Amino acid sequence: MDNRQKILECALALFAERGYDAIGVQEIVENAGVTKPTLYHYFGSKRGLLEALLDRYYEEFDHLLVAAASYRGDLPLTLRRIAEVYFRYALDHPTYYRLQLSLGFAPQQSEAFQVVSGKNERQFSLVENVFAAAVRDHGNMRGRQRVYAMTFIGVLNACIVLAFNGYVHLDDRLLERVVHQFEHGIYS
Amino acid sequence: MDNRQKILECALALFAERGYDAIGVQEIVENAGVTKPTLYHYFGSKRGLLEALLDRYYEEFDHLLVAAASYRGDLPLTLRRIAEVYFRYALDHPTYYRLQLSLGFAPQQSEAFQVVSGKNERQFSLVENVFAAAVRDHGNMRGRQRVYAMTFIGVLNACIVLAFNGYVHLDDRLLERVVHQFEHGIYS
DNA sequence: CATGTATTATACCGATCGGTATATTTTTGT
DNA sequence: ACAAAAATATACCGATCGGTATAATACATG
Repeated sequence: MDNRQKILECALALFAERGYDAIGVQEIVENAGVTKPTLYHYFGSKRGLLEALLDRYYEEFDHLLVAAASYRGDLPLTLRRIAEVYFRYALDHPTYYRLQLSLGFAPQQSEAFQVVSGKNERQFSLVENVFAAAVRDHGNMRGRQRVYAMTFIGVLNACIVLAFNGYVHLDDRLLERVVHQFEHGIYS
Repeated sequence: MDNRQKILECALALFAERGYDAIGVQEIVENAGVTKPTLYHYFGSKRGLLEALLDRYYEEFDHLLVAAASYRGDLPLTLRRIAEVYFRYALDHPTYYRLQLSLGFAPQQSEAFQVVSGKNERQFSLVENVFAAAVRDHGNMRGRQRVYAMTFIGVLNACIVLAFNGYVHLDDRLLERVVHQFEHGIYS
């Protein structure tokens, strides 16, 4: 693997484990077995490194989410597909997903949040558009797309956090259960 | 107001705005109009300052949550009361709640997360116990307390984040709607 | 082989990091 | 009033921060 990749991987692991602000550039290059000028040659700055890191992983996630979030009249199916994307990505790239989660809730004026906020907004609007489209077929949902989208993502992330802490498994059973719960509530 | 309080208030504002790791002790004392030895006299360390900060605000939140989370056979009522506590606290202490939110999703090995993790777990178990107790009256909920508790908190925090970004108001209407949604799903 | 470009290392920059030794002021208890 | 204790300031510590000037190396292309 080339040095650029090594730096990205080490930075991902360290940022996800201890946080962007707590990790120094020196520690990244030591772990990657290179020196600082190499890092600055490829990424220009610590912020540029974070941007490259997020771009690389988010692109794939976004593609999957776009494909899953195409509403064609079957909301339960669409929600299941979206949940699949989230669960699958958290399973396949747990370190990255941990980082994305922590950055998504980082303070708004922090450098790390500013780097990730655009991606969060895009993610949110993709899900929101599903509910906005579904309103046409479910009249009594009108005007609630934002809350639906945000709470749906919140429910999925709640499951993912539980899974990261070893309390549940992100399998099909949980997915069906939690999407059903979101659609029909907790009593059935 | 005494210097101890001034330091706590300035630290809260700065930590919530830009993050614990991104704020230096120097910036805190400058904002508070004191010097570093004063801060270290009262709090011993930067970490001690964060602990004192979280203790002070979480204690009140915990009291409210304990009172709200006493399940006595009426789950809809209990959930509404819990949601009221979250919404009220986010409204009354928005800066603190922003900080608590960001720390709750911070990387697990970060200093800030370690300081707050115990409070998060306690918060979670208070809500989990409600669902555990409700299982006796709602047989078909068995074995799902953890997911119910985590997703319920996730839904509430999703609303609070939406409110912080100006998309919704944390009023009684939203509270009723979102608790109803959690209980009965999105179609009714 | 020659030459330009991309890559990497050594050694350093000023600034800031969390924290403190020492001394002085302010407050408190008697 | 006076002594002890609490509170605060000045000035500093070594370490680390993000970043870079310079030079050497590797590499691709003619």
